[in-house]
Amino acid sequence: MGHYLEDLNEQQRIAVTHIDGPLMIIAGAGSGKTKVLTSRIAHLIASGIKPGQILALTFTTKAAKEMQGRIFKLLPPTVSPVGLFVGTFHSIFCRILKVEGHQLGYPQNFTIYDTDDSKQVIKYIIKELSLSDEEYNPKDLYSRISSLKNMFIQAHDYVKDKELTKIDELAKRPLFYKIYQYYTQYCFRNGALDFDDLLLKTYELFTKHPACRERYQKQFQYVLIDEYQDTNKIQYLITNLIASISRNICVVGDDAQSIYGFRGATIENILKFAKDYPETKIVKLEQNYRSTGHILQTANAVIANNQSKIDKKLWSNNELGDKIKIVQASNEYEEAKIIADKIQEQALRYHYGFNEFAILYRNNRLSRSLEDSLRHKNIPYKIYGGTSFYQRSEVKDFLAYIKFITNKNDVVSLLRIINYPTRGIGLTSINTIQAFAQDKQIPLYECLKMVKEIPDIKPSTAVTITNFINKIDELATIINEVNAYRFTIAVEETFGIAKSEINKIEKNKDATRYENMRELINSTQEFVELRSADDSNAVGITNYLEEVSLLTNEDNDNQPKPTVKLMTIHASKGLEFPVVFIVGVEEGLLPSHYQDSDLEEERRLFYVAITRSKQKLFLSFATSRRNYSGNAMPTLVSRFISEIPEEYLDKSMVGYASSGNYNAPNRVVNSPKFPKKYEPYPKKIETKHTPQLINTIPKSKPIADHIPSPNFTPSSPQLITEGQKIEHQKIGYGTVLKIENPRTQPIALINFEIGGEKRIMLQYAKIRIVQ
DNA sequence: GGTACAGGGGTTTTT
DNA sequence: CCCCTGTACC
Repeated sequence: MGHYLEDLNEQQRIAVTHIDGPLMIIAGAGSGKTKVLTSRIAHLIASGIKPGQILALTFTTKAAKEMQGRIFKLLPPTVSPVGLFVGTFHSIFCRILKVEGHQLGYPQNFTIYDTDDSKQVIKYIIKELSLSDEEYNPKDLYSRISSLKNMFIQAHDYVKDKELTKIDELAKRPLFYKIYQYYTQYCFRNGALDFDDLLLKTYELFTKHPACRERYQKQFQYVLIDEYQDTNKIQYLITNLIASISRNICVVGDDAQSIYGFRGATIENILKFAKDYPETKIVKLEQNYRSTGHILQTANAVIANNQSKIDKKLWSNNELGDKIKIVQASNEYEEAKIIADKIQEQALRYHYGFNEFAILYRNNRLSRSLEDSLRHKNIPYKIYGGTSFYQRSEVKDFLAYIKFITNKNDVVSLLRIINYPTRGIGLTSINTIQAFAQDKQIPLYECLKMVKEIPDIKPSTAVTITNFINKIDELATIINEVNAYRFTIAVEETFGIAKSEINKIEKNKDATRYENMRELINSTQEFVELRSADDSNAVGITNYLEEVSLLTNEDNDNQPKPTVKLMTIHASKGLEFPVVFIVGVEEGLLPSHYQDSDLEEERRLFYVAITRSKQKLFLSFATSRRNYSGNAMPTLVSRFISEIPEEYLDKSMVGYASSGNYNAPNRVVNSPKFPKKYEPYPKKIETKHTPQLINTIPKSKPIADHIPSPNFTPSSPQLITEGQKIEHQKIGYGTVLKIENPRTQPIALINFEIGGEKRIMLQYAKIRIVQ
């Protein structure tokens, strides 16, 4: 025991060994924050505190998992961390509400609505109130409701507050109060909680039921909160409530890295912590172990321009290292090309692996040109972000079945599946039944059960609906009898959801919907296997749902291939890379000119981006960039660059472009007279046949009259990899561009010489590897 | 009920 | 420019 104290610096050791009383750790970028947090938990346990008395809260599942893993490693094998509460705010409070929610009138099997579901609810309400969705825009309404909830202003409080209602009157939505009320009722009646409710209702539970609150106050003697600068008001309220008796609350954060103000995080929480707890011990972790001197000094110089901050200065024993390279390009394609060239050069000259590079941008749109240039140079890359697996519509379609069977009050899921796959229950019938339900004040599901008694419903439709409901009810009886995988299989066998997608593949040549559904089924199997390995009995579909509803990230990060990583600056927080490129460092982009974005937050964003880098940092900008309408517009270099002292900068690549080394692929593009867009880089064409020949053949027409070569013997699907030349028995020659879903049901994206790109399911196709 | 095309709108993102 | 939504039509 105690080995975890050995490689800590003085400040880190103070933080780790502090046991009782409030503690605030101001942890600069790269100062060993997670190490301190996990070591402190290990230390608490080693000091005799029971794991079950410790509550550690994070924002992301990723952070929670990492913490769990690291704590486990720190503990001696004789000590078990079982019972330790490490998780996201949402998952921990979800668990509490599963047990205690009945006191607020929620069923034990409540459904969790994600952002899409919530917006759907709002859409229904707008329709019901016959409002126009121009003035009452669902997206805006959702974010308004969400931010109110995050400030702990519920519908009944909102109505009473003149200042708040005035805001919405001025925003030309005087009926907002009604929407908020209806929304609250709708969710409640559906037995559903949205993401914000998981926090809000936990707080309400604790304020309304003192006995319940006291139990948790007693249980959680030690509360730890990661990324405290990102907490919003409701999170602040709950954690303070839980810790108000023990006063053993430890928060870790860095005000300089607060970049989520736009979604309700308030930097105030960290700034006023010491006022809330006058006896707070404050520890500042200022030694940076990550970056070289120039990078660190640059970061310090930039952040010094912010007014509101906690005083601290990062320092390091690391060498000064390279200066920060400023790259100027004339447009985004040139910028992308320079970066791709630099990556290649750095990789060759300094033996960096491709996984040691990251390209960061403010805005997802900027990834496009980078993607093109990397592909052009055959540099492997992966773009992080975008819609995650569980948000895909087909996955949600499938999950809606499971959600509805679990909770039959969930109208959102019901309406999603009632005619999917199409079974002849059209909009007219649905509207009639809904009107009936509304009129008679009977839950929609009950109406479906008595559909025969509803006037204006055709007998044949009634039969279809009854069949549907019977199948649902039948499945509901086995929910707790079988594991998640068996249950999912049963749902698929009953309704043929994924199966219904197979027919569409032929038509659309797009198997992704089917694929993702298969993947979902596989994931339930994985879930069961994983949990069984942990000796857990929680392998049912409700357990699976709970996990999946709160897990929106695809953390399939175990990439076999080293890749350059492309992501937004927001997504890069908490990560580090040897070589970092920050692109689009221009006015309007970084800092963003969007509406009322906060300049100091933009600067913190730039600060976060800089401090991701360990050894080399490139800041690039283009003097002209295309806007949404495709027109090249002149740009200005970001003011943030001028905040960096000249002596840290290497400007040898400024004006580099105009020296003629980097010609844009097409210079005519600036002219608006050429509406037809150029291809950034010509697509590679395999030249076995002459291009002319290809051009004479209509592209869309499927070519099935290829005569296989005399030595045609199909290769095993496992042997087919990216980049190979292959011969398809029916389609002909082509190059494998990509293998999708290599683990489950591999599909190859093949660029055929005749017929172009096609997706081929390898397990069925007869394909011979040519080379 | 599914497709095809017009029109609109378009930061950052976790749960 | 690109993607998503809604509507008109088959």
